[in-house]
Amino acid sequence: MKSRRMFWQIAEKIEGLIDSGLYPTGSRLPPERELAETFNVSRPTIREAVIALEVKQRVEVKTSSGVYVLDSPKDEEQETLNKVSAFELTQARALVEGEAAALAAQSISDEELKALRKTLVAMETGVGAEKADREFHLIISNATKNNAILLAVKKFWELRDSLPTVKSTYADVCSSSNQDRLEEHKAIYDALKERNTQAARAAMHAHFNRLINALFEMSEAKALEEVRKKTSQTRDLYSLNHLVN
Amino acid sequence: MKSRRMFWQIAEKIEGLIDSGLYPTGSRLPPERELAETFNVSRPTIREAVIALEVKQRVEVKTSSGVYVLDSPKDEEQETLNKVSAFELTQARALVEGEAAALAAQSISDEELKALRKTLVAMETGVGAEKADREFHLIISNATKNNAILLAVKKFWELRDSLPTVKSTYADVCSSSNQDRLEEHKAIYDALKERNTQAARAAMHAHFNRLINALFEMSEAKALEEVRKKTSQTRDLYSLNHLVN
DNA sequence: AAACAAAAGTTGTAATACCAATTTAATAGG
DNA sequence: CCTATTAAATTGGTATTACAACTTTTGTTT
Repeated sequence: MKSRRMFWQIAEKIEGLIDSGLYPTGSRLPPERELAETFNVSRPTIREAVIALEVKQRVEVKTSSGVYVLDSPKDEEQETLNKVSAFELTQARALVEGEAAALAAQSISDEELKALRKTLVAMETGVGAEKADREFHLIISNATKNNAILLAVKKFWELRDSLPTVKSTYADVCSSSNQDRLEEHKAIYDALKERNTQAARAAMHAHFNRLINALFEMSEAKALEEVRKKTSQTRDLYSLNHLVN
Repeated sequence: MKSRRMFWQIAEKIEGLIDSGLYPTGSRLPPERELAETFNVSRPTIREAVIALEVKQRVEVKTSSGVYVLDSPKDEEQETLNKVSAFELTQARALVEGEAAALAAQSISDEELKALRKTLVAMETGVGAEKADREFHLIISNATKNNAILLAVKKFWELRDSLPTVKSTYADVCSSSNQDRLEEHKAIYDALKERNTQAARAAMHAHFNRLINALFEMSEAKALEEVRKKTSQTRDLYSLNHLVN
């Protein structure tokens, strides 16, 4: 079970202690020799762990003085990032990818349509459904021939993977409705094949609209009575009704 | 003059050798003992340097085998990022911010409307017009109450600032049509004030449509006859006509 | 009380040894 | 001659020890 090297494990432990508040920002870590004894490793190993944390900008080493904890590198983007809920992400994807589908309907190539078809088959057979899902959406974004849009969609997918709460929520919803997802993908594919701008946008919106509603149902099922009230308020906020008109 | 610690200097040197092409991607670095002799330092120092490079994802250490050079740190995002043209960025902003405006029309608060108004005044007086422009768009994105959308819009703005070609192009276009921009912002503001979803989206689209056409004119003015032909082809690709229907 | 000096503490670097895993070379067998 | 097994060499992983350089603390002296 000793896969990673010692210094990685030690670095992780120390980082954990920092995050736990034991060593707050600005404070000094115990001497290397002391840490070595604490973790039952040699001093070089401790040094390596400290260097790893130093490269990661978690600590600062002052020669002959000690190792000091730096500010957490919470940049502004990370700040905004953590406030994204599953609802928000889904709504944003609906808007952006809806327009992406509309654009792609005009510029998609036969090769890209073929690639899309392959993802449908893959999803039907069941193996690697998640990967096929991802590919499906990225192919469409790429078919817009607009790298800025592609970048945004990729960013959203990163968000989905990086936020634990969002990821688990999506996993629950998706696993319970694989069939729906497949049919919706087919609808989008058909619209793109016919180069129908309006239909492609609508199909993509429908896809995400179902997802949003599934998210609501899930949160409602888990929520108490009072919480349910609050949810119905936010439902208005994140609904896509204003788009279909 | 030995300010930085030894292992930093060594890590820098090794990284330099990698960048110079001496150790291409996938190749193996010389053994630690050999490197130690080459740089006239001890093996632990070499190890520390290697660990620094490992944390920076420049190399990968395989136990009992050697340290191997990884792909250049050009992450996928950076790759996509550099391919974004001014046209693409503007089109993407039109789509995303158009929908953002539509959303914001439903959820914008009086305080946010007030803040928007302030940016209009600032832009009218001329001082800090660029900053006011940025604020205007961010306030609207924030008014969607959707942090994912806000993140995307911020990302686009970063793109605008980080890509030199895009930045200069925008600067040229904006400076030559400050009055147009102001009037379009006013139109967007009015639509938001009336909570008119359709009008807000349309006004935002009009704003960016003018910008795209200005970009075309500029590139046409600079281009030769043959290039002009090519441009008229891409004009179809990036036009927003499919949105207004 | 202030200035200086000594001492203790801490990190920096080196040298060395041994271990474990991998790679390479040699060897035996077919 | 080729293949498979085995042995040796190579290589990184960790530990131990030692000393140097620098910082901080302590204590003494003026």
